[in-house]
Amino acid sequence: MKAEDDEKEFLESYDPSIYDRPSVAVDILPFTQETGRLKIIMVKRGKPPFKDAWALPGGFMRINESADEAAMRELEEETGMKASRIEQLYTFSDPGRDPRMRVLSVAYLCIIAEGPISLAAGTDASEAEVFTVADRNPLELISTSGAVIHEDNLAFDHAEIIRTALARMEGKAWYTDIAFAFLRDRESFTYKELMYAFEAVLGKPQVPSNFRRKVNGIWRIEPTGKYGPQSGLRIPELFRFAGRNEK
Amino acid sequence: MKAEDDEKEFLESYDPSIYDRPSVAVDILPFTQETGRLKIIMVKRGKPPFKDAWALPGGFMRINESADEAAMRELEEETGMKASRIEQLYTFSDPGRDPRMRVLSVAYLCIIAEGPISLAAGTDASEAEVFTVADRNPLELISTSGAVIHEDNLAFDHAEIIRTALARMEGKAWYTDIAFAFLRDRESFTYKELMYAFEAVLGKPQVPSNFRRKVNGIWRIEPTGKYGPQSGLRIPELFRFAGRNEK
DNA sequence: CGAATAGTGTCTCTCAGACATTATATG
DNA sequence: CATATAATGTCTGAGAGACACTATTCG
Repeated sequence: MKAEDDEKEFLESYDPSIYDRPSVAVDILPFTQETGRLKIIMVKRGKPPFKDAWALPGGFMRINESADEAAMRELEEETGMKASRIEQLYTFSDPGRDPRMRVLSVAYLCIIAEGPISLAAGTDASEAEVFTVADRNPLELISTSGAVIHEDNLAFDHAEIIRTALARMEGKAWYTDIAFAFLRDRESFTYKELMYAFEAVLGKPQVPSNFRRKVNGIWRIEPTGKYGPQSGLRIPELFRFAGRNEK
Repeated sequence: MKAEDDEKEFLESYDPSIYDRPSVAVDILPFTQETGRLKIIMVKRGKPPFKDAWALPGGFMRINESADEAAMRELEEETGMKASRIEQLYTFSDPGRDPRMRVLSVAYLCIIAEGPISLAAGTDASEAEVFTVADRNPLELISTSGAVIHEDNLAFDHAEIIRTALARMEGKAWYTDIAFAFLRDRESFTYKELMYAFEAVLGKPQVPSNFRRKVNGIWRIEPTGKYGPQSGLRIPELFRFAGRNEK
């Protein structure tokens, strides 16, 4: 990143053995959503350390790809899903966070659009599972079978990473279009579906009228002229995301 | 960070040559402040690429230190200054951002408390200089000698990194105590000095009465009972930072 | 018409921004 | 008492939260 004198310093202070550079990995936080409830996909560890504990998907960065590319690749390799949006979260670099070796890890927040979740078979994904985020502080996850996972039972420092991600998402909910990434289709959605997406991000229920007013104050939500499937009785209007309001 | 299968994958996809792991560096953004004007310390490059251009200080991470520790060490080595606060900003990983080699760089926002700036001699610091942030978009820096540096003339992608840092600082101004890190002394300051710190962070002038009201609504600013040096005629009261208001 | 979901309107309180006023020190 | 800085007070408009009301569809 900088001067040659850094390179000089580098050559002086490093032994040219491979073990003198940290490995670089990416940790993936794959979030999705269903009727306002936030979900996260995790994988079960097959070997020590933390054997049988649930962990974030992830893997090592390759030499010719960026961290963003590594995150997208690992997400698909380990879960079979594609993200509608990824965002770098934080880099964890504490020596000793992995007891086996020196690993520096770049964490990525990934959002998977609502839809059928089919964790690909035949790969590591056979170990993957979707959890509902039931509580945020302390963290509490619930598996599809109903089992409750407390944050103390997650591998490594992954509970802390997840809490960091949740805080970041909440903070960005109204200032970025992050919640829209949870929508099945940005070109066609009802206000109720949009409200579900925001509720998943914010972690608390919204009041429909106030929600509508606030969203309309920030973003352009254009009517498509079409009408959605009646989940109840009155048929809801379908809208399209059209960017931020000019202020 | 994760499963042994990742390690297996690591062993499969990596050639055990040292060049197959990226080097890991830290980039430092050392900010300070004077009468509401934000300043940044940069170093002049002595060799290509970008010879003679101004760049952020930084250097390679050592194998037994965290990125935070590397940031603090490099700041002191290259500028002779100590930060009152550091905060990880973003990790830049694009292959090819450094034309010489594969370098992954973790950028750190560092805040140096207001006070005498003595860039240490005898080290790389002889090349360091303080710039005033005159404009933020596009970025424009002014050296002590009055020379104007446009963002296009900075080395590497450092202009983008600085703009990212400025946006982050502004965003955190009211939600964290980041502005207080610019104070010479958290235990004794006037409201005017505090306002200068916030003006440096926010990049625009504040109205004293409104500023006081807003600050008091968020933080506990306790009177010390002492009175500061009269910069003008009436003698200002001195205050102490006492944390966030319980809400 | 009753019930269930979709969508609109209204009231109040808080707070940011603009600006006016009072207080304290000095020559 | 004129002046310069420090500190407080007042007015207004925008927006968030709570909640009541209207609209559409079905049996």
